[in-house]
Amino acid sequence: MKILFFGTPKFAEIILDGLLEKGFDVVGVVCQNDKPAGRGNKIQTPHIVEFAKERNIAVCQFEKLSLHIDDFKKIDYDIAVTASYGKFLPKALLDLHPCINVHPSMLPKYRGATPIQTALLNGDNITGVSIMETGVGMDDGDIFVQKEVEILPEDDYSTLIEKLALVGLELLAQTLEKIGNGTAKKVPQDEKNATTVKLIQKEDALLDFSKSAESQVNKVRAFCEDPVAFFFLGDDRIKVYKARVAEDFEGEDGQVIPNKKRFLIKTSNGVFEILKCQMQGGKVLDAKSFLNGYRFKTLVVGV
RNA sequence: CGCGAGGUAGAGCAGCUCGGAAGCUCGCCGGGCUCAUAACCCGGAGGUCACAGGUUCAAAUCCUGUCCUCGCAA
Repeated sequence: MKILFFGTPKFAEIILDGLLEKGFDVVGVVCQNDKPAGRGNKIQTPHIVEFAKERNIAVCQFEKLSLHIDDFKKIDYDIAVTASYGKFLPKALLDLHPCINVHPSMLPKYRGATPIQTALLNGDNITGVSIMETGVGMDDGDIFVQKEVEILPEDDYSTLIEKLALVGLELLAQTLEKIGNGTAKKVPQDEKNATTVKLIQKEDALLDFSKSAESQVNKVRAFCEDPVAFFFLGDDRIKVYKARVAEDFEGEDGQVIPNKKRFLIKTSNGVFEILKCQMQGGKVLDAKSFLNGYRFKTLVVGV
């Protein structure tokens, strides 16, 4: 069975890697265009392009898929697999061959682009992965199979995406085999219980210590790769990569609790402890190193 | 040429404006105190001040170029 793979970011790459590992015949990878990004606005190529080329897999990058239906007609494939491709697939393309999607949530819960972050933000203990038909709507296709995955307190976006991708890979492999031998079954989603996640804005990552410590730790966990939770201390913008809820300390809400060894901030409910953070222009540091060199000009957290 | 910050002991920083013997907080090694400690006290090792030129009697500090790291914006 010849597979055409659609996907761009890390989640997609892990799945692609696994498919190849399992010996599936991936005839090509379709991903988003190169874009100017980062310092100096240099053109950035998606990492998966490099990955695919190293393995001699053809790569297509199209700005608008709907303009390239004829190109897809020329590609010899039996089924398309999508994983975090990032854009809707036009009906004309879906009509060419069957298409299935890997989605990191227990659909119909958390349809949309940010299911993993949303689960972490909400402090969920359970999430999951679903394999379903790719439709023209947003993550609303019939489901072949899904499986729950536990979210541990120490999980963050980095660890969870890895877990979900690996589980997704297994489910995907099973589903592809069933489709291959004609035993695949699918059931429609329960529209009544459908929820949609919202896109992440940069301002969502601003920490708010008038909220509970736990909720802000969840923010750190959800955004640890991007856009990274942050707050202001005077003029300094500090990004927080890792944090936890600490035992209680005396202190004023929204202020840093003076402590030589630990970076603690009192919230309205609980103490927020920073374990890994970064100043503008600086490296990512563990709290101890940060405190060794940082000179506090204020203990009051800005907004 | 999008805007900006920075490269100083193993780590994190100060010193640079106004050139003139390398400092702070940790870590490490040794010793002391303590029932005890992430506590405290004493002592010690460890640095071509990113690299290359230039100015100067003298450069971490001023000038020029190179390399590297990072923040913002998109």
